[in-house]
Amino acid sequence: MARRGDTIELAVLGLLHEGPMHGYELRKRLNLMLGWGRVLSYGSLYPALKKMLRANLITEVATTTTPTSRRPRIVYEVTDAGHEQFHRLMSEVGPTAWEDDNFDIRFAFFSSTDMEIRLRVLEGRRSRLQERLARVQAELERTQAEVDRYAGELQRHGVESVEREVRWLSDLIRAERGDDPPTAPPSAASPSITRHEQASPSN
Amino acid sequence: MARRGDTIELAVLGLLHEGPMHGYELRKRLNLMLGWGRVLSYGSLYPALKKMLRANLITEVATTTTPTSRRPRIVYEVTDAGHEQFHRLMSEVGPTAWEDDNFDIRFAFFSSTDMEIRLRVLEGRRSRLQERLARVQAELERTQAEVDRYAGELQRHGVESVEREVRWLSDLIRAERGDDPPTAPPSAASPSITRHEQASPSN
DNA sequence: AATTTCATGTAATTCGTTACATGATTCC
DNA sequence: GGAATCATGTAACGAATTACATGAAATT
Repeated sequence: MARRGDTIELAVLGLLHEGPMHGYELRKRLNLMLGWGRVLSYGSLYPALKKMLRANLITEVATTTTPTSRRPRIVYEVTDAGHEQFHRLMSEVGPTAWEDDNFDIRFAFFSSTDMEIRLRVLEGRRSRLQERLARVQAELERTQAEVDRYAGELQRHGVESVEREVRWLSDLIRAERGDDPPTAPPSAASPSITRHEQASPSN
Repeated sequence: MARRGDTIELAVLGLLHEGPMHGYELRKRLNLMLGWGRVLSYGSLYPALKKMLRANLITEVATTTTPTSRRPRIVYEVTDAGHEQFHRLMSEVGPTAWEDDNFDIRFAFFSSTDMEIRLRVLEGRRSRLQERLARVQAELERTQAEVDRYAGELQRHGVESVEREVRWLSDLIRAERGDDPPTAPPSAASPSITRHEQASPSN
């Protein structure tokens, strides 16, 4: 089962899925990709790579060759076992916390999976968000007038944000079920997958 | 300076600001308050309380008596030094990461501070979000057409969410400077009443 | 000439969780 | 009588950060 810390592993496997890469570049790509969260440090990345080597998920690709005798970079490649592990981590339904924490990473690598998995991940997240929403709203109702002004405003904003994300997910799910060819329409940049104007409740 | 782990400390001090409380209740309140993130475990809370006791930020309030000789609960109260520390943590401008991680907690305790601090915290967060926004958008422009379909959609949604939060913060800042209630647009629950006096034991 | 970026790594530390241990009390 | 909740704690472990250490190549 996926442990809390398989996050880096998933990210590395996902990136190497695109092609061989060395540590430094992996870090750069990762920090751009997850521009929002924290940056990944070398102290996390390199040990993780070593661990993955030992676990035979990745292999070193000989990289002596450099134009002007540059410092030898260690280029990694994903193994068959690594591919397997990648797909396992992408599709696994395990402890909620892990799936929530890694939703963004999974989403970012959606192109490397098939629709079945994508739908499962999207729907899984949506239902967890809805569940949380229900809990919080029940709580809000219970403690109605008693809440502090600012705490209440925070709660309100949180609910709204989650509701927005639920709508976003619903749009994505609809798009995924509708037209979906993996060979996407060539315009990848500006046009978003869908637009949402008003709340279509839940489903 | 505030360290990463002063999060629990801030939360505990903030709650005890409302009145004395024991560990179990602190945990419950905290888990409701931060309904979104992870739940706080006893393994974090109790050691933290001990540490704060040693640091003289809180004191035990004798709690011998209970109706039917219940297990003695250890009720804590914030000291003068604790009050000081609370205000320091609420207003501190330090490493960005800490302030971002603890924005919600700070916000939730806004009623216990004054407007000057509130404005500083709100504006600080807004400017950090705007900075991040600028960086990401510059990055989006640089790698224009090259992005993956899903990675791009994720980026887009992220940008939109942050823009929404910036607007939210701007509304709050305006309300704070003017004198309107933070809930300017008629959207959610009833006008909240700012009352938090009673230290109701959950017994 | 100096600084930034490239490139890889290790050691110490911090923060927090899970699992374990214990026992009283209230609700059904 | 049994389950859930109240109530406090400890030990082992996990994941990731910071700081340290090193050095070459490219840029200004």
